[in-house]
Amino acid sequence: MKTKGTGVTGHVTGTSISLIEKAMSPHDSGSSKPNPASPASAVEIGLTAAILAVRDSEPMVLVVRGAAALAHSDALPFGPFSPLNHRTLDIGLRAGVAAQTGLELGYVEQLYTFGDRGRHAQPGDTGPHVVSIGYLALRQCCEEPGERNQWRSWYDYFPWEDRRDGPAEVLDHDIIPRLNAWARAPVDPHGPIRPIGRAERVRMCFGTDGGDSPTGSTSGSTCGSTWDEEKVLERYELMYEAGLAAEAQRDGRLSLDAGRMPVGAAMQYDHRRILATAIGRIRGKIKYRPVIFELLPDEFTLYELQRTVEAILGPHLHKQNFRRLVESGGLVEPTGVVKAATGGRPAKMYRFRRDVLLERPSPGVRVKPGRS
Amino acid sequence: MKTKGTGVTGHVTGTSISLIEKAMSPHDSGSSKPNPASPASAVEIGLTAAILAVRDSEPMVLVVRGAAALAHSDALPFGPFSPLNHRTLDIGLRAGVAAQTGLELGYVEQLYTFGDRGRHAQPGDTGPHVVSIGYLALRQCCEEPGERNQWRSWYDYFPWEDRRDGPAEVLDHDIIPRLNAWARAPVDPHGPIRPIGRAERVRMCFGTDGGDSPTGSTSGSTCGSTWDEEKVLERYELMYEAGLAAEAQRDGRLSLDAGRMPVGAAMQYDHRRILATAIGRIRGKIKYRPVIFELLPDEFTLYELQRTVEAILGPHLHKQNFRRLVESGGLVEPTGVVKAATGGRPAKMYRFRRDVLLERPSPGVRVKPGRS
DNA sequence: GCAATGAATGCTCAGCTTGAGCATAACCAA
DNA sequence: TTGGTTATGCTCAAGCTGAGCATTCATTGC
Repeated sequence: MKTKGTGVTGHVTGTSISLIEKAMSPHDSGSSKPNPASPASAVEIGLTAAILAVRDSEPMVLVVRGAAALAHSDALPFGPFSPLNHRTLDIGLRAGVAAQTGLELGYVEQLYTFGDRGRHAQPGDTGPHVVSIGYLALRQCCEEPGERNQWRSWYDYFPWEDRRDGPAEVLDHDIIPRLNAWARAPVDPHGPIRPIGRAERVRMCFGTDGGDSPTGSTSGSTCGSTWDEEKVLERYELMYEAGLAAEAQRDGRLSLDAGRMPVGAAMQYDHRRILATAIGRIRGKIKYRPVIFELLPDEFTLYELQRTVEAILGPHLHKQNFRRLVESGGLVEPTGVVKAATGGRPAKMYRFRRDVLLERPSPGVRVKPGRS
Repeated sequence: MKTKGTGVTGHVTGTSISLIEKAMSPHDSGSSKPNPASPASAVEIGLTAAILAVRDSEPMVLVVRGAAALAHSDALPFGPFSPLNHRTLDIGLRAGVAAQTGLELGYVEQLYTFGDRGRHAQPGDTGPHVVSIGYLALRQCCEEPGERNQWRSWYDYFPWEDRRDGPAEVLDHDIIPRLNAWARAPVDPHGPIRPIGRAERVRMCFGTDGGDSPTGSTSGSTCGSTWDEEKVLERYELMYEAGLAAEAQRDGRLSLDAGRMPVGAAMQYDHRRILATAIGRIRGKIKYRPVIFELLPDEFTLYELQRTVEAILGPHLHKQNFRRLVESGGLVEPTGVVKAATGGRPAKMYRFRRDVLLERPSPGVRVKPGRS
């Protein structure tokens, strides 16, 4: 009744409150700590960074290639948080990434803290419970990282998110049918309460208008016009639940779809979930904060700016209107230089007006989807 | 150079990378855990809920009144996260709140994870490092909570955020002058690198156009028209740093302003910081998600809806345009009932169309400030 | 009972923004 | 030189927004 369908957290009822109940009252003892004697048990905090960049209009993420015996999939740079060594989470993250990849991060933003039991697992896992804090980091260029690190396209991990040439084929041919089959399957009555039906969730996440469901009225079979490019995490979570993500099988989830091929490259731990969060976040944020310039070189043409935005958001933008918005928005200023060798008329170079960060609202690149 | 002024995390350089460097590489051993033998040391995770409601057009938060000897200030409901008892953070939070207050939460949303050393302190503190995860919860009504729990107005803790009758007096009379004095004071050269000047931060957070600074050109002394109601956390953090928040003195921060009276009621631990995050979040979110209805009774008049929005956002809205937006937005539907005793013509009652949550974009209450 | 009051609600209108298309400019390659 | 390609300028209609005027309808004071 008070449940809300959107958002990451759902509505869960009936949690058993056990012996720790008393310990949870913070004022019981004279101690000023919330719970010195609590059974908080072994908790480890993992800091994980989704480091994003755009190279040649391709959105990239820095990954640590799977090397160990158990690790055939990639990971994001990460490390445990050690409060003895680092005063803040932010500092700990930067130090961990620097140690692991040699990169000094610039723009960093916390994304979300994941603590689900089982989602951080590896096969045969036992050990302390890991709560992982995901971060988004942006870089202007992708210099080659050393050793086991590598830049890979986002869309290797989320092929269904790539809509630069229209909806990805894998969506219609593979994902949507399998999700619809999952939505029609009987729900485990012992599972958590799902206030919103599976079919509804599929429709909301993927913009299908009923799909091949028998109750579908307008028999449009393919993805409609209601794809929300920011719902990256919601879509991934749905695929995880439905067993289309390899991580679901690794985590020991039974799935009706267990025998079929997973979609997209998997990652270790909960890193694909964190990457999905990062992509969703940046897709939303460039619309209202000027973060896109963290991904661009210091000087760029308006079309390069547009291409970068499109690499992140997906659909193509109306060129003339895009430059009108950007220029009138006061985010950029011409440098006076022109860049030849664009294949046509030379383009004026622009730079980001850093001082807009000191202005009040500090807007983003207002973008509206167009056609061309 | 790559620094960004906005956002919570700043740009910190020169962090020393010590002996844990090697341990941070996750693929060293055959173990699948990130770091079984790491010096991750004692970390405890605290779950803290800012439970918000609106009663009689007054925005309220549920607090645990200070009772213990050391605790003269209020706290938010909170408890440690115990992974042995709770499968997810969300479940742990709900259980902790239920144990402490008796409330079953409905809408819950994770806010941010704070891990700064020292910010969670109480006087004479020693103990494990606490990383606290803040949550936002919304409730439709404020039934009286038992015992030590109490609903209090947000603005008891953040009087400067109350702009329902124009900018708060305490801003002009107290806060802005003291912040400007702090901005002019020499900066500790041993402190962290501040890529953006104090005066700029004051101006950006509080919308002053120079204030009483000697470099101010347009000598407008009071808060200008550029108050961003979502920057609640930024403003509080600035006041904390400047020593206007009592917590800063409790945490052992030296401050030029130490002798003066703090502004607003303090809270224990980092709870005022979490509450600031919650207020900023909901102020932003009602604009693009229909969360406002989590705070309203099932049936309401359009003016009650407007009053609730205004209680959260502050400035008054143009009545006619507000109802035009709400009605045309399709978020509500009339129930057919009219409510008399409004002091004038009876008002039609409306209810939230819950099925808009199943529609694609699920918009918020689009609001633009008006005058009346 | 009557009039003033205070809300609720309906309607209009000018100005701005947005979506989209046409037209032109400037360089490259054949 | 002729296309081809990209950059860039300009126009226009439709819709949205901010703001004000006007009307309806209970309550309250006389």
